[in-house]
Amino acid sequence: MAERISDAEHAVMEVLWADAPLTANAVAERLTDSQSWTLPTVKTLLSRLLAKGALAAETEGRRFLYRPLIARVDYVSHESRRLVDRLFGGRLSPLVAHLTERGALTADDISEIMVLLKAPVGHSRP
Amino acid sequence: MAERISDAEHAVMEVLWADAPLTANAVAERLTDSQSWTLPTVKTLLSRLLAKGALAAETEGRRFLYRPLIARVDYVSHESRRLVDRLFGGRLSPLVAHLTERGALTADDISEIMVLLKAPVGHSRP
DNA sequence: CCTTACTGACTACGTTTGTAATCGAACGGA
DNA sequence: TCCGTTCGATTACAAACGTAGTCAGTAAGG
Repeated sequence: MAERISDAEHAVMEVLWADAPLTANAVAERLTDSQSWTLPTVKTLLSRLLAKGALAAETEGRRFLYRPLIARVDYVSHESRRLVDRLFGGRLSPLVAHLTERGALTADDISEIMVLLKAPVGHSRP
Repeated sequence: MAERISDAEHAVMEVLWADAPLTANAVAERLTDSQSWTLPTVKTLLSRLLAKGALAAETEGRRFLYRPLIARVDYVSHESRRLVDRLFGGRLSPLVAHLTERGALTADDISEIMVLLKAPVGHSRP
């Protein structure tokens, strides 16, 4: 399995998940909106992600085109599970219970989730 | 606001959330089940948590009795929000959607959550 | 060709984290 | 009273992280 992706690295991954492949410069450009990193910083993060096997780089001329090697959905799954395991004993319902108690859910959230849960998770209907 | 609590520190907090106040030794004992830390390690973590203001220590004779200063529910809220913000744009429903898609929910989870969501919440949305 | 601008690589450095040894003070038993 | 045990405090140190500067190669333009 992949090594842990740090917060800063995650920001870089998000850019590449949104649009890949990209050069280091392109990544840095899209990051300056959210972060205030210099180009060298972004390049370091890209190198580390490359070393971790989270990215692949295909050389285009003199520069690199970076692209994610791990899917966002996998990363998200992994992180979600990590949190749920760590804080809620692996069960999702305590999370939802917690959020409802805390009033962190809007009415829209609730209806959306209800719809999702009614969707065919298990099939085989009579 | 509290400084960030690391993973190792979190394990210590869990012990104290389960049962407080405790001496350093008592904490270490309960941790050896899950972690394989030596006493000095646990003491370091306790000190750091103390420095971060996450714990209070009331001196009992020659030793300390540690107790949490931050509530577990607050920590959990904070961490949950952090994850949901970071990975799901602040919305919970995508998390649920994600988990259902991934088949990460048992039937029991689903019915429990349905019950929870039917409880009166009622909020306005942006 | 020769210079320049751009690119990845390498280096740097302070902080946080994980993990632990050691030290000095104090308490308790002999 | 003296010593060993027991605490917390101090110190240590490597790895990871956040952030960034410098270097060397090379493609492109003149």
